[in-house]
Order: sequence, then C-alpha cells, then structure tokens
Amino acid sequence: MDICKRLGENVRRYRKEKGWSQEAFAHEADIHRTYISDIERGARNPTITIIEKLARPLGVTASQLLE
Amino acid sequence: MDICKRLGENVRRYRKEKGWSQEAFAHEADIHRTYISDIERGARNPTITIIEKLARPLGVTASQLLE
DNA sequence: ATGTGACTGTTAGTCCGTC
DNA sequence: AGACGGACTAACAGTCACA
Repeated sequence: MDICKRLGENVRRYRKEKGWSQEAFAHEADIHRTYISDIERGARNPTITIIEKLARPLGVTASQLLE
Repeated sequence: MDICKRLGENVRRYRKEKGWSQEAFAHEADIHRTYISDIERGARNPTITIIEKLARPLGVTASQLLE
C-alpha cells in the first residue's frame, strides 16, 4: 500500500470523525482546500511539516497519520 | 520539539542500533550520504516517500520515525 | 463541497567537494 | 566517520478556474 494513499485515507477518516468538510478542515489547518483534496486522494507527496499541520487540528500526532 | 529534529534523532538512534555508519546506511536506503547527515541533524524537511525509504532498512515503520 | 489540470516560486534531493 | 558548503535538477507548496 502506497504511503501517500495511506496518509490520505487516514486524513479523510480523522477529518470525517471531526464532522468537517474539506473546506472547513482546510481553514483549521491553514492549508488550501484543493491541497487537502489532493492529499486525501494520495495525489501529493507532502513533507513532514505538512503532516504536522494536518495532524494538529485533527487532534492526532503526525505519527498517527502514517499508520 | 521540532518534528524535523525528532525525526533526525529517531533515525540516528535506529541507525546506531543497526551498527551502521551514515555512509553504510545511505547505501542501504539508497539515499545520498550528505542527505542522511542533514536529516539526522534536523536540517531538512523530507517528504513521506523519503521517510519510507529511511524506515525500510531500519526495520521500522514510517510512523515510528515520527514518534 | 470535491476533483482535477495547469501554473509559478520555492525547496527537496543529488552530487561535487573540504574540514 | 561525520559536519557542512556550493551548485544543480526534479519535485513540492501554494494557488486558480472550472467541472
């Protein structure tokens, strides 16, 4: 399983647990909406600083997003 | 604690557990030795595909490198 | 509310070295 | 053995219009 896809699935799952749209989450994480879309589809290969920006509003660790 | 520094410390610890020099590890991971040096010093912001390339020869998961 | 192609400036990542 | 610099190319960060 590709690590980018795994990250995407994790982000999407945690985001939905929060009841957020991509747009709302993008605002919380201070990341562009379309970038979130790309991440969730595994279409990007982000850096670890992006992983951390995603993790914080979701209330999880960067490590958890890669599990 | 900066996530880049945390990654660096984890990589260094796991590498030493294997008894590898940076150069030997670089060869195992198929990553340039100077890049390994940068990573361990927390001077780089790598992508998740690099995290995975680092994790495999160390016998750990990408997730563990960010813990 | 989300997926996607395209674009530009910036940086990730490689490779040459020296200390 | 490892830190660190310079220079280079490939790829990412960040954004937009449109579907």
